[in-house]
Amino acid sequence: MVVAPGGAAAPGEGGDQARVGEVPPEAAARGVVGTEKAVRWVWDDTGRWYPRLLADGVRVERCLDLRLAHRLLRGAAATAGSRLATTPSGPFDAAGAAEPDRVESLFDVATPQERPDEDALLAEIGAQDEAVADHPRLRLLLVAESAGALAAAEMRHTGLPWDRRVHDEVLAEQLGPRPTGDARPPRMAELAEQVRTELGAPRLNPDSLPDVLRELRRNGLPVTSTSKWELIGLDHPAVAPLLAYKKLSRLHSANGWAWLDRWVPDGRFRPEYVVGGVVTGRWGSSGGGALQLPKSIRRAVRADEGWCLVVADAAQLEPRVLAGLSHDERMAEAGRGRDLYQGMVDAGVVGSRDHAKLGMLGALYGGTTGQSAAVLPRINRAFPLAMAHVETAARAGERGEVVSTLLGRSSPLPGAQWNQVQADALDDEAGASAQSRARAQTRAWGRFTRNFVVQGTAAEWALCWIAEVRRRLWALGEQGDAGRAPEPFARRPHLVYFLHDELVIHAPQELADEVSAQVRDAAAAAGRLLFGDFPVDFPVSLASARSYADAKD
DNA sequence: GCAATAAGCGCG
DNA sequence: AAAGCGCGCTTATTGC
Repeated sequence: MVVAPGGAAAPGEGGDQARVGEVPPEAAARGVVGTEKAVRWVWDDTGRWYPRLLADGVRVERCLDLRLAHRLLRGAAATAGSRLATTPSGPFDAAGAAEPDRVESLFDVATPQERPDEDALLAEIGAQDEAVADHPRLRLLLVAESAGALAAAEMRHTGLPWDRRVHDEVLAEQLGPRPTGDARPPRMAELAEQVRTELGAPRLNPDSLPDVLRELRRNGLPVTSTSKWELIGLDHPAVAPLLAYKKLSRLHSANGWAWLDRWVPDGRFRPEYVVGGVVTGRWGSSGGGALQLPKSIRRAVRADEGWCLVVADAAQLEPRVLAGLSHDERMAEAGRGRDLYQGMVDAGVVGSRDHAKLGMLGALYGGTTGQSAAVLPRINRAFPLAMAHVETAARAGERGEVVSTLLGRSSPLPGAQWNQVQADALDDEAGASAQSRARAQTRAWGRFTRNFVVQGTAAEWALCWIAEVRRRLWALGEQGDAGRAPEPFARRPHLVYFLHDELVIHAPQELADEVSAQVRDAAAAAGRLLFGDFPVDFPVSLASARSYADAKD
């Protein structure tokens, strides 16, 4: 029995009684944690406790995050009738600790987060246990999500190794030298001037969308917005510099010098991952745009001296997940031991890899137009089970019903406004516009639920993958005393980045091959965990290099 | 003068 | 050529 500081004791695998108590971090650091394999720490919020433990050099092997679990179970169709889901909202419905160490200011309007006391913790454990008693897959989801929370905290703790000098080089190459103050970087200033000249608008601010649109139209260009796709292909000398300006402007504002100073002060980028932050169960992020790092600056992600980055990408994850979900053996076969899209070409489903990809995305997203829709009938014929699966989800959504992922995360119900629009369309007085609005909205929700089951189950696969990788990496480093406080990861390979279907591991150079093998095996293990004996492959593309960009391409 | 919103674009 | 899903972030503009 081990207790979390201010949290609850773990109900051991053997079903011991849970107990609550306090363990000062120093005691934990002396070896309470991580040495007893069977221990699962149970606490209200990983983001609240784990950063402090990590700071004290303590690595936690397993946990149950009651807040994450609570939210999942409250929303899951399978546990809708449980005591947990039907009682009024309590402390576990509060938002997580966004900034665990933040000092609450006197002027905070929001009420301070309500902390569950010991009785509440025990009651919550009991209620959750009761809710999932007959739902082993939900139980798996809870521990997978909790493992994800541990990984997220650890990645923030160690940070993504970032070379400020390389980042500055990339910026200087594209934007010119860093300007002083608020001035536009040289290259942007030149392009702005070109745009003004070509449009005959000497005072135009290219950052003002309405002004740019007005000047484009004044020059006879038939555009309705200033978006890239409307501009591409227009025959006018202002278009090229304008597009170039927008590109640089994006880089400068989103990942320029200001970003670098703010988010990478010390050679490590430490984003906050928001586990389960997306409705589908994907992770979100907060601060620094961690999940939108443009490819052009990934050169700056560089391993320490003597270390490398192992970059792993789950190939065609979502189609493979759909094959597993729907038990579509022909689809699984197309992806066995090869690129799934190429497999579709080989099987004669489509004529080219591009068509395969386009059509598959249309199937997953509910595309109804263009080339994507044109390919759909062929996919429908080749993989009827897969298509039926997403179609069923879409129809359920159109009826306003809930759909669920493989492990049991459920989609939200459409909001009050959705119902209102539907009701309005049924009114005797309803006009054609009200009806078409309702129809469009119906289809939109169907596209959402269609994608939900696939994206959500893919997120579950990824959680299992990351949990398994995390476990194996730790085991890899077990020789010697490398894992002792004060810095558990200083001499071990460790996760540093996660992007939906992609992992980056910072590893000692000599372990690169071993790490790669473990990551690959972990993907296979995740597949078995979700889909059992159903023969669907989850191949991983792997590369190691000093820089993220080099490993990717 | 400040907060909310929209447009646009980066990622999967 | 984007479209069809899910996000976060910045800037300018709109609304109060």
